[in-house]
Amino acid sequence: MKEYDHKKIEAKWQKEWEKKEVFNASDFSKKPKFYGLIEFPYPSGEGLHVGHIRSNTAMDIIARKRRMEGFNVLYPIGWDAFGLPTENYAIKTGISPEKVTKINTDIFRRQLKSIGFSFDWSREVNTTDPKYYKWTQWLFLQFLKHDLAYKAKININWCPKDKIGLANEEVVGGCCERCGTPVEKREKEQWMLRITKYADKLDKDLDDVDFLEKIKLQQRNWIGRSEGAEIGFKIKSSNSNVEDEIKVFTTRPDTIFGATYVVLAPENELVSNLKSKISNWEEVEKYIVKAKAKAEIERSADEKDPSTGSGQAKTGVQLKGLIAINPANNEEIPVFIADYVIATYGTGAVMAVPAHDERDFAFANKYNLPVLVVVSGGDGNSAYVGDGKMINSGKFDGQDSELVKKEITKFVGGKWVTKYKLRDWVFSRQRYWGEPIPVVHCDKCGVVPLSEKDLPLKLPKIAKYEPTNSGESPLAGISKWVNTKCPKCFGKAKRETDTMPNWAGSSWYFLRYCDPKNSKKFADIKKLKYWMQVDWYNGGMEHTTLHLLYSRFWNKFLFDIGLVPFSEAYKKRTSHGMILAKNGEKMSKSKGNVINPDDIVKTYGADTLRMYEMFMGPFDQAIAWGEDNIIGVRRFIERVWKIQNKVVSKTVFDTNMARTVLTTEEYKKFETLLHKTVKKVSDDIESMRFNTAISSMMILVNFMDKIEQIRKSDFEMFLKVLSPFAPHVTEEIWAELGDKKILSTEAWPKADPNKMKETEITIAIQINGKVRAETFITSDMSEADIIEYVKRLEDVDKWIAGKEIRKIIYVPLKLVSIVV
RNA sequence: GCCCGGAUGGCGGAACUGGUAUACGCGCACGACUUAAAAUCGUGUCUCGCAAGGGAUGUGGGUUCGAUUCCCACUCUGGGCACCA
Repeated sequence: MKEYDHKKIEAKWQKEWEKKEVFNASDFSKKPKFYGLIEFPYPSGEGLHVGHIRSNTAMDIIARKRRMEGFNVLYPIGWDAFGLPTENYAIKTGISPEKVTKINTDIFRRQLKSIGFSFDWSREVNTTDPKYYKWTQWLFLQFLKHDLAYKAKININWCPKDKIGLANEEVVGGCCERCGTPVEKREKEQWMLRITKYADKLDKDLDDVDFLEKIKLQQRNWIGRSEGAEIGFKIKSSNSNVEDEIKVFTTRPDTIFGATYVVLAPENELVSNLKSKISNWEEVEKYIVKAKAKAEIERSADEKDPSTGSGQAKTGVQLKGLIAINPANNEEIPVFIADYVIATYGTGAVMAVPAHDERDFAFANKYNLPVLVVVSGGDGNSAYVGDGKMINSGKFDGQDSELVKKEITKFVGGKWVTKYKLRDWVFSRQRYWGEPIPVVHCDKCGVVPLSEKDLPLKLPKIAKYEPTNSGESPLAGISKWVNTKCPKCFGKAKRETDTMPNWAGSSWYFLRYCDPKNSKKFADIKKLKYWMQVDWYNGGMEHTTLHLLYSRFWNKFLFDIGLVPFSEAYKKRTSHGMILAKNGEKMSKSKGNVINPDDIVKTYGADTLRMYEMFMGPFDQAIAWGEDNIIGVRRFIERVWKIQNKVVSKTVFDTNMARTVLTTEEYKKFETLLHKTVKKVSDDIESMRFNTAISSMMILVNFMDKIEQIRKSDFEMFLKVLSPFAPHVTEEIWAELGDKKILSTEAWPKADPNKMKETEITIAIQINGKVRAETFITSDMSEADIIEYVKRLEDVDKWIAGKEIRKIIYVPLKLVSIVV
């Protein structure tokens, strides 16, 4: 018998598939199309991660199944290659990011090919290729044209020692990741994309897509749509009669009679506007400076209150000299600033109702502010946030709190409004390794976009990749590149030196895959019409609120201006669990716990690695890497390899083979199991339960192991369902059995329901909820027959003899439960 | 602090709508083959008990003829976070 030589077999079929272009998608084919997508990898210096293999194999199995089901499948791959690690590596080593990217993508490509993924390599894209980013720049100009891109002053993280802006990721515990210096906030003008304009659509259209519920929930929470009231609180001050007003936003206007103070965010403009009327300005200013210095994450992460050991330690300062008027009851109440109120949400000010809001309650306790209950139902010891009958609320007393919200808003002269948590997207970076933003600044004409014929605006070659001391990108130092002519008036102008974030290229790559080589357009609309939407997109949960939302936003915008055919980019979205290192930590180069898949491919083979990663646990759950179980999958594949020697053609097949008692009846049992397995594998792939699909195939193989002969057609049926998991070895056996055509293009088998029926079924018998016996029944017995039969069984009789039967429950084909 | 998951043998895990808990795999033990070992194959493997039977799905309650599954409270653990008023 031929040895199972995975190295030879895998290399052979990878070459064969490539030569025959088995996996190339064909535009406009008459077959139904299927577009399966995985998040394209960032080609890091660490090489392919075992986590990539897990998620890519999952979609590969689906893509391969769809192909066998007769679909024209697009399963593309590319490189999301702009980004910080490559740039930081360039700063450290002086090697150009371009070169580093080339080296890394070469490694990734080789590794991915060695696993046997059925990617259409002819459509490979790379976000750092000028032919690609020409269109990223062009798309940015469309945003600019439609007033969805604008400049605004934004606080950024600033390292005063390195004199550069830092990404959130580079801030560790409030300090610069590299030098440990405490990070400051600095105002900088940034390009913004107006994603908030799409907040409503991005939220509502989730109703119509097939995303996992937890993904929808997370996006909804992120967008944070909420309806509430905007209400003005008049301000009185001791040294002025001019009327100012604090606008607050609240979802609980029904509690307004219980508002005993008002709180502004420290950054709220009104605070400085009212400076002249605030008697303790020095104290207030100190607090503002302190609050601004705190990282947002620190402001949001609560510390335990040392006095109570629980709850929230809130800080704030009263704005002395100011008095607000509660419009519901005309009570005079104090005004505070506190950093638990944030400037960017709502109106940057809240009315505080300590009796019915936990944060207000904690704050009121700390500063000894009155707590006035206006909705009954609480116990008085904590904030009651539920609904109930209203009290202490004037003419609203006795009404249901949840029903009067709009009416009470009207009563105090407020407006009913919708607010979103979502903020506009900061779209510029002061970095080198990103798409240059294609505009110039002209003294006469202002911001002038480049024209399409000037795209791509290529990154110039430079010697040093560090940002400049002024916080500008290194591009600012290339005067030859910066100084240019205004495309409008041809006068002197300067180029924008900011680049785009790494999210830019990934916001539309799924569109480029439909038409990756087009030099006239970002993608041809006819091809987009054929391939879009993405039928199934699998990715990590960590991309739910940024990449996934951003790309939905881009697609919606492009739909609105008529450039893409669907408003939603993705029909279906699922997510995978992360693979962690043995100890449960994340794998990373710095921890030295990264697993190199090359070694496993060499020792066990790609088929074993693929199957092992699918078998190790539930696909949607995180799992710690361990190699103890790999051997089990390898043994399984070797067993399948050996079984090919028992395969005989139909005419020679003998159901009465002496050694194995494969009588007609026994064969029927096998046939039933085979068809059940085919059904289970088919179903499990659709619900991404790859681990149980594999275990059911193992059960079938264990059965086949014990039989002397296998009918060829039966074995082939099994090979087909195994092939998406272990494509190389199945392809080889398929050829060994004398089949000329490639297995990957064969038709997916259908399980025959008639052959899955079992004639004899084991049922359990419970007495008072405990299993006491089991017995066989045949499928033609009626319920009454079964119950009578069961009652007469010896094992049952000893439990029920002489007792009164109170109840008998029959669960079809499962059990009989007798209560005595 | 908030939100979303998870907790089942020695280990990874299975049990799909409440219906025989521990499938499948690893490991381990014993046996066969072998001069021997590896590989392979076979048998066994939650726990207490001689048995009848009892106890086990993180902990404590509840609903039910019946709960890994549903409800309440809690512990531990993974992930996310923008105190969202």
